[in-house]
Amino acid sequence: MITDQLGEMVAAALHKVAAAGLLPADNVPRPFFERPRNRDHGDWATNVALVASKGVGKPRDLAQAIADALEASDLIASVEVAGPGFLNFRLSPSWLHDVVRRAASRTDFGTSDTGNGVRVNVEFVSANPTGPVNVVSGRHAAVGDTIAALLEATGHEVTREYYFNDAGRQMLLFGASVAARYLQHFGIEAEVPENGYKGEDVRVLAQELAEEIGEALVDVDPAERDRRMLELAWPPVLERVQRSLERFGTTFDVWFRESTLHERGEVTGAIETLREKGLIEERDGALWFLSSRFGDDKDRVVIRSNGEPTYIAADLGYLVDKFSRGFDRLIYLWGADHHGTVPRLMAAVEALGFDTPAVEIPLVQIVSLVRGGEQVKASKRHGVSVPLDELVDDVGVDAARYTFLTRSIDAPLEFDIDLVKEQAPENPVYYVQYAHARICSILRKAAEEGYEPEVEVARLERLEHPSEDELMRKLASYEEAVPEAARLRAPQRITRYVEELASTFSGFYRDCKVVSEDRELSQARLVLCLATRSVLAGGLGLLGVGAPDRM
RNA sequence: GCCCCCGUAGCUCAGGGGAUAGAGCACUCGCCUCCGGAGCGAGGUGCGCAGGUUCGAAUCCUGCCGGGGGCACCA
Repeated sequence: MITDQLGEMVAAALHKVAAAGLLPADNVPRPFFERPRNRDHGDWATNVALVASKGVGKPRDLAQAIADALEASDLIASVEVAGPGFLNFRLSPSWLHDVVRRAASRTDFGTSDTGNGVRVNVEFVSANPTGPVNVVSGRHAAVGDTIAALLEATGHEVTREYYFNDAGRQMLLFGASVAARYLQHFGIEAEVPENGYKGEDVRVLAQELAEEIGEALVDVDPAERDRRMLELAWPPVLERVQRSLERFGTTFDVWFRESTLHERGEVTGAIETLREKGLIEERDGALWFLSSRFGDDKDRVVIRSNGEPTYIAADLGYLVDKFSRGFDRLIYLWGADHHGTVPRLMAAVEALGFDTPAVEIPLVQIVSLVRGGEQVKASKRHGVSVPLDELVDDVGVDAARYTFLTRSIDAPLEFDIDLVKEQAPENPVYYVQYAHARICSILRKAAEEGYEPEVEVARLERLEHPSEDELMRKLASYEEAVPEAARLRAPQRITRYVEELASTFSGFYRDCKVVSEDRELSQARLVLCLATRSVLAGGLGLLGVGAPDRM
């Protein structure tokens, strides 16, 4: 990448300056480059002189010394000291031509190997199979999937994982709810438990199961019936979850059942490990994990007095399991409503002897749906919840995914269904897709007129119009946008980027006729189109949004 | 009470130490003999408040105000 080259050159100059005694040798910062907002400030700028001169001398003088110490290069057209002490670099056009050729000819433009093959487990959605996937899970699916894609694009080896409970107390409650509806189906009096699942989908499910197994479970002992009902009930629900997510364009490498942790003894093993470290205590008949020693506000029960493990117990086993599978880094994408449990998981990481920075828990804020100007709050656990399938029926997969990815995960997302659907032509997702389709159309037309873009031989120096220059620069910035988005786990940066690129392309399209009598110029512009199409498709690909050839 | 997130344009939100703070929507006014008008151009008000750190703060720190969420032997 260009910033690496510039960085090396400036670093060399810095060391020369330090050797000359103008800068303490033990205080040579690493140069960092950014693209100035204002084009008068060159192509790239660094504040390294401002940083290095802290308490040492005048920044502008140091900047000038660095500029003087720079080795001559074909890459750099000019360097100037500006403002309080910035170094502004103007590059020769060839770097942009190189960018365009690479973007036009390679599908991996924008990707890098900075991840060094680090193995990352990204766990997201992870909703229990008690009902249809809702829109909140939809946001998680889109975000988690894109974070995973960004990590892959930056050279990480990624596993997408979905964790769910298939036993345990909460699920038993689900089994009991289905069982109650099942009995009701046969006209037997029964009531769904107080905190149970009272939704219509549970009734339908119970009915389906009743038709399948008949009255086989009617005369069974109630506790046994609930248990066996659960075993029958969750697999079809999970299948529906899988279908919904697949339709939404999100696939997982691993579907992890909590019960496997108990079967393999990983839960008891983890508790044993903690006990050996003196971090487990028995109180009131329950086993407590002394998590408060690791920053949690209080200790946590891992085994209840009735012998049942708590959720955190499973978390302990799951941590051990994930690390034993060889992951270097674990990302848990959780809903913001789980933030209270973050300290206890991090306590577990530390207590079990794992590397704390290797575990990361980004929190995704809530989704509120607006329909007909009315706000419907969708919470994973309480209140109304709109099925993801319904939303997708309404607005389509591309618009739904794209909209989920326009916001920072820290911001609550207001999803206005009417806006995303009814104003489709003005929706940014279509704007971006339209730009892609339009390029395809131009390339088709060019082919009809006998033009075949030749990336290697095209005379890109013919691209002199300001709009062409803008477009090339925007393409170049994709190489920073992807690593930044990956580093910050910030999908919305890619959404923003593709919108800006589409808009910049529109400017080029307006000002520059691509297919003209001037064959040489046409060739160059076609290569620019190819490059733009490739980057648009690549960016949309990271988002899991389609890049259609026609609309 | 304690913890987390947020407060930027009329609305929904980007930007999260750098030079003149942006986008979409909404509103107004212009543009279609021209490769796709699902488009393009023009028009404008804004970083909640008060301190602090810094050469430089929308950005970092502290306090306050406002909004949302969380504080179980639930998940």
